[in-house]
Amino acid sequence: MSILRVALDLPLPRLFDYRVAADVVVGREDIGRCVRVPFGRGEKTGIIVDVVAHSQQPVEKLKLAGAIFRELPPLPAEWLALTEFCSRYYQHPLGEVMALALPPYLRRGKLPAARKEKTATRLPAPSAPSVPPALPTLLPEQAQAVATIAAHFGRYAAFLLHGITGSGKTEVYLRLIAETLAQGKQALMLVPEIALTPQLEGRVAARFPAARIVSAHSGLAEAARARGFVAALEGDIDILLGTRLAVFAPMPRLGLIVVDEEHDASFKQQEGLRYSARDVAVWRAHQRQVPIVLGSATPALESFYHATTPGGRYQHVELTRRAVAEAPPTVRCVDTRREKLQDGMSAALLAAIGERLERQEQSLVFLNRRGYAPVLACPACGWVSRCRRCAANKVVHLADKRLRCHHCGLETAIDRHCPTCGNLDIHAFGRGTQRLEENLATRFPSARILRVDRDSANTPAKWRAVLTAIHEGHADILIGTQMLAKGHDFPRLTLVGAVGADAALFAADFRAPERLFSQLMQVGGRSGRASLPGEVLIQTEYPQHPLYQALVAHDYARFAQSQLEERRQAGFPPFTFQAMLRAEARQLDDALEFLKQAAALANAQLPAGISLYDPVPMRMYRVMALERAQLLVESASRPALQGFLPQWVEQLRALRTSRQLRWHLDVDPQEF
DNA sequence: AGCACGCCGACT
DNA sequence: GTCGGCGTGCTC
Repeated sequence: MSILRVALDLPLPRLFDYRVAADVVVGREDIGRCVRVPFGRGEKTGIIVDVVAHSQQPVEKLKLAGAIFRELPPLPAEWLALTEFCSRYYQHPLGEVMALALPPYLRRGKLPAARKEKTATRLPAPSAPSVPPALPTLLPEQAQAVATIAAHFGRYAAFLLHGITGSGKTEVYLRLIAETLAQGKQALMLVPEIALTPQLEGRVAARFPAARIVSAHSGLAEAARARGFVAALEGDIDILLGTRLAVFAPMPRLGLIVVDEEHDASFKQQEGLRYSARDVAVWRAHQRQVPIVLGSATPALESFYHATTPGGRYQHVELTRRAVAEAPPTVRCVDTRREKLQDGMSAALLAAIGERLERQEQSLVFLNRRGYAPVLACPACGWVSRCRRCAANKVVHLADKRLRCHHCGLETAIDRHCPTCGNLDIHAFGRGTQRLEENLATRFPSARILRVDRDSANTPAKWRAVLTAIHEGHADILIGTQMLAKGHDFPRLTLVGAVGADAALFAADFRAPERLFSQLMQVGGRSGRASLPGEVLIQTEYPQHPLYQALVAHDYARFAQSQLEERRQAGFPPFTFQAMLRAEARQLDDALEFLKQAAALANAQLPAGISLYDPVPMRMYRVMALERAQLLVESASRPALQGFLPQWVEQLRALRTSRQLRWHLDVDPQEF
């Protein structure tokens, strides 16, 4: 008799066994197929992960499985192994991992409509004679990088392609993809979760006109996502280009994985299954014995460490020359210690903007958002516009004259007078993007100012309009945050002024400097052309800080080494491995109490080499009226940590906690 | 997570 | 006298 072991989309860390009707034939070829099963009083769709002769459960307790979906090839064994790895590594129920990895259509056992069309297939462009596009000439370094990586085709090898801005990393990827396709293999390319995907897609499509290219990102309609997945499953695509979720797409002929901008925070999912698509991609490359290329101008410190340590996990491939004509921007610090700032801006920055206006060039004022939101405050009694649901202040939005909490979205009218003391003279403090815009408008009345933030570019259409406006020179001064930092070329932009950067130097999160460096490097890369050299001005009270000194010298390695030394001394990653247990409840004390119990359980039989910190409230200790606390677990040995977590999580699940209390484990947390 | 069962307050 | 609150327990 055959018994199906089925993974179901439930927050339970176990599988469910089902009997098969006597007249139904099932076999191991059904492993990886979806199956309809009765569950509770209803039905669910699950995935068959095994077909066995015996169950732990008494057979009479088993229910009868329903229809097996045989319209599609089963999910391959390596896909099951990949999701099983994620389930194990991130301590997350397998059924939930699989549900996340499948497009919603297939998860519900539905086939996408019109899959015969195969949207993946490009029509052969029949009237136009196929002229192979002229390939750009590779610099010797690029050619060397391609040769080094290509020499490892057909087996596992991990490369950090560390190339300065403009060094032509994408061209290296494209050459490697071309070789992959020439061998009849498939390429998987992961990109950050930003509006850039269409641009890259266009470039890839132009280079490989005959290839079947599918893109996979969250903006895609469900049916399209499902069709892409099905095409991948059937081996019907050559190149898959996608955001972090694409790491789970089945690729039967996988030959190469590329992770572009591998340092980007969006590769780590911050809810549910808290996986790092970059790390999962490395595991997958090893599983499939294919090379993986992690590319960045400012690698994650972990990656840099693995690539520069003798005998490390990655090979370091460097591109130190610019493939493009323009020179890198000049970076200077503006020392603001002795200066009285004018609306948060130094005389030097204002003068530099004035010069650009005269020359009809563009300037960008880059704000490090943290600490720069305009908060409504009363100077008489010290009242501020706090959110009643979150540990945050509501922010003044002048556009619609509202106060808004950026964490929970709570909105109120702008108070006319102080609710505490009645003072009428209350106003916005803090130089938010909107305040800055007003101030610049007063100072430069003829300048066309364009503010780019979540409000002004919150839809793809708005975002496109913003980019077009910048490109066509309809703006003289841009004000924006990281949104503007990534990958867009603005031909008339010659000045970037960074305001408020210092906040990151002393942030509670030890990764804040790393992110600041990468952001400033990226935003600086937006400025300058061959004929119009770019300039970056950083306003700071710490001009001698190693981070800024390294930026001035365009020296990532120097910055990385100094940061790594700090982390070595502090015992932070990559020298240790971490897992964060977080809890949330209506009362902070309940969350802390749970974490104390968790710590006690761990301490009762703590394996050697594992250490626990004290439970503490999170920095944002209240969000949406829920109070949150966290407990950090650390070890110098990843296997030791991985060995400890399963039994601990099992004990935690067994704790009879109130339903009001929610908790999760975040393995390799990125934010503190 | 759903969805049951199960024991205490204001209403047709 | 019932309808219904959400606290605990189970799901092959």
